[in-house]
Amino acid sequence: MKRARLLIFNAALGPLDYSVPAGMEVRPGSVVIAPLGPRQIMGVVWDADRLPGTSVADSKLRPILSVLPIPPIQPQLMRLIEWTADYYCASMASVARMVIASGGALKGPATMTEYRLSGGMPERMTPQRERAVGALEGEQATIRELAGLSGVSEGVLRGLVNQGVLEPVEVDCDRPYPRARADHAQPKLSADQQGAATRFVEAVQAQDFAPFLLDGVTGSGKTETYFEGIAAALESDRQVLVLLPEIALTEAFLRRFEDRFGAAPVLWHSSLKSTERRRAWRAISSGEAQVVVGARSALFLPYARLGLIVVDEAHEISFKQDDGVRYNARDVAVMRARFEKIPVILASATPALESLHMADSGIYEKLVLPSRFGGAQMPDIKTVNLTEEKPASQHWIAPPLVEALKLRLERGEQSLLFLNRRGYAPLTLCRHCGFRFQCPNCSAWLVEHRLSSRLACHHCGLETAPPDKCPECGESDCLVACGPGVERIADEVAEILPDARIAVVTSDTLNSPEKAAAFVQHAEQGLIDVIVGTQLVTKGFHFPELTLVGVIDADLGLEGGDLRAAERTYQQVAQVAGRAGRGAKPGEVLIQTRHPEAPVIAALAAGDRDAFYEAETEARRHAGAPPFGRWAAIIVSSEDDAEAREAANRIGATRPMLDDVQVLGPAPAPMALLRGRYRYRLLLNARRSANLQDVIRQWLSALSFPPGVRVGVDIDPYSFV
DNA sequence: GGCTATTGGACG
DNA sequence: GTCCAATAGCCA
Repeated sequence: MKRARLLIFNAALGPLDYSVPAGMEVRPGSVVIAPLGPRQIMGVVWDADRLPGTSVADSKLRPILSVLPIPPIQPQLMRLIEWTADYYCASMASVARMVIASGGALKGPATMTEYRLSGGMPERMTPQRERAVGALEGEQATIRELAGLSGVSEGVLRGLVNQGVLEPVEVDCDRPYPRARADHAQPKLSADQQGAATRFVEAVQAQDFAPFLLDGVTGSGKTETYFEGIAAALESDRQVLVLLPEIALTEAFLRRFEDRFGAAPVLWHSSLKSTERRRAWRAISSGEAQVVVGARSALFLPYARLGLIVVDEAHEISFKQDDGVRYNARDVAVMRARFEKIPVILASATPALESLHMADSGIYEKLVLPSRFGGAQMPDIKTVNLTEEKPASQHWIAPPLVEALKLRLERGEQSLLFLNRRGYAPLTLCRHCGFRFQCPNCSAWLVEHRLSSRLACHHCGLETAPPDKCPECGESDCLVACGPGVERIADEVAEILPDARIAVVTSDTLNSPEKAAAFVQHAEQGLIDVIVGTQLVTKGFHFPELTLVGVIDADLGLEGGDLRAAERTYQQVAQVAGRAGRGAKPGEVLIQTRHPEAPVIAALAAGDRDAFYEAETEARRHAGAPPFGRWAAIIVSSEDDAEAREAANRIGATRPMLDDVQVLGPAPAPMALLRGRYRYRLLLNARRSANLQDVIRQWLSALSFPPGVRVGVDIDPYSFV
């Protein structure tokens, strides 16, 4: 009898053995359906020696029911699943799920029915129908998706279908994507760019593992450079994956890509509709999708012939996934390239210290673009000392920045103000009794959003209408906004420059590709004078008329004791500064700070990147932080505070006594309450000699916890929330 | 004794 | 994860 060991897509179920019915073709990587008790489950056939499980007698085996009609998972991807689960102390099941997360790509018909407005009106209009018709202008999707988009029930929409208001459209689920062509447009590259591009082309043609760090200042044209690597992959019919940190701002990228290759790439991100997801997944797994641009989840997809991975803005912390499997897409990308035996390019103007260290150790090949493309100069950077140049009371823009803004408006140039705080004010309190609006589910204040007139929690998504009376003392007209958010800065700009056209750019205002595109277009056409934005504006944008960047509060990121606070501040400010003076006109950057002498700020003002990296390297070496040592966190959470604390204490009490692993805590996590769960945290600091993952696995496997208590492991944590 | 809530093992 | 049977807890 033929046996097959299955990895079940469910962490609670260990590997299970099945028999393979006569005539059924399976091999490692085949995705199959198998019976489990009265149910059916999905699993992947795995090499039994790589997936230890208890063997049972032949007589107990039940037969596999069917093999799904998709290509088997390739061995190199199976190795990546094993490595990721092992490295991040996660279950192989949860990693494997990311490979197959496909929105019904695995089965089902080749065509489906979508609906769109026909232009007609129903005989009888109801409020629900009116709402649906209003919301679905220009949309085409399945009934279920339209119901989600419009906020009415599927029943209402079916009624509209019967009335002919919505008309059916038969769609081929797997219709092919337009083809990108390597020779669509000829690139114009500088000598530096050409040198790096040649290395990428050679590496792609060599079809072997080759990690690159593309280290180029903002505006140096990194994208055009790695496009030549993409072109080489297209010519040899190999697929390319481009990982971007923020899928909300792919607009500019897509346009540049289309200009160079004559067709849009395939997009992959979490908010794809299920039909788009299915189409993309099938194209990726069949090899038809040539270039995939995606957020970190695109990394685990089953590419048929991957030939190159690019991680753009590789320093971005959003590559670190912080729920589910806590992996860093930048690091997993390098491992995937290794298993696939292909090149990987990490591109950044402000590389993570870890990446620079790998390059300096000779493990990554470093390619440097030292100057801006087309002769543009790096901007002139100055600090504004807020302890001397004080803004007016309840204002946050200091006089020098006010003057600079006025000058830009007079000249018809654009300005950008950066503050990494969404909303109007981060805290609202009652002047009468001191009451502060706090989220009931999280250890966080509710942030006032005036544009949407809401009080919102940025951690759990709770939103309430702002009351006019204090909920504590009942006094009216006593609620005051404390501190600035971007909306408040925008109000202040409107006060200073009444005629300026101002755009607030945050994830709240740019929450769809259409809005992102509209913003880019308006900015490029000169319809915006001042952009006020969060970290969303620090990357990717290229506005030639933008000559002034103001950083409202450079000290913000340095508070809170985060291990990477200095590096993150450096990166954010350097990136946003890089938006200035990208065209013919020189740029100016004003950094508002109360600590102009702080090493990070001083290095930024002096434009001395090396000084910052050297100081930070020494600090890390001293602290045993990456890349010289390693960190990990164990996070215990429960809806019941006492239960979570008890579990954390039990973990703490059984801590291993080792020379090369130091355990700190347990202590309440910085966000002690998050989405209704109480959280405690232990921090581990290990020397490189320690096998940190093995230590953690052995430690935790000896303990058991009550249901409702979750114990998560975060290897190489970024967010110390 | 009979009912419900909780726990633990099987599921291949 | 989900089901089911054994067990514990509770009342009459």
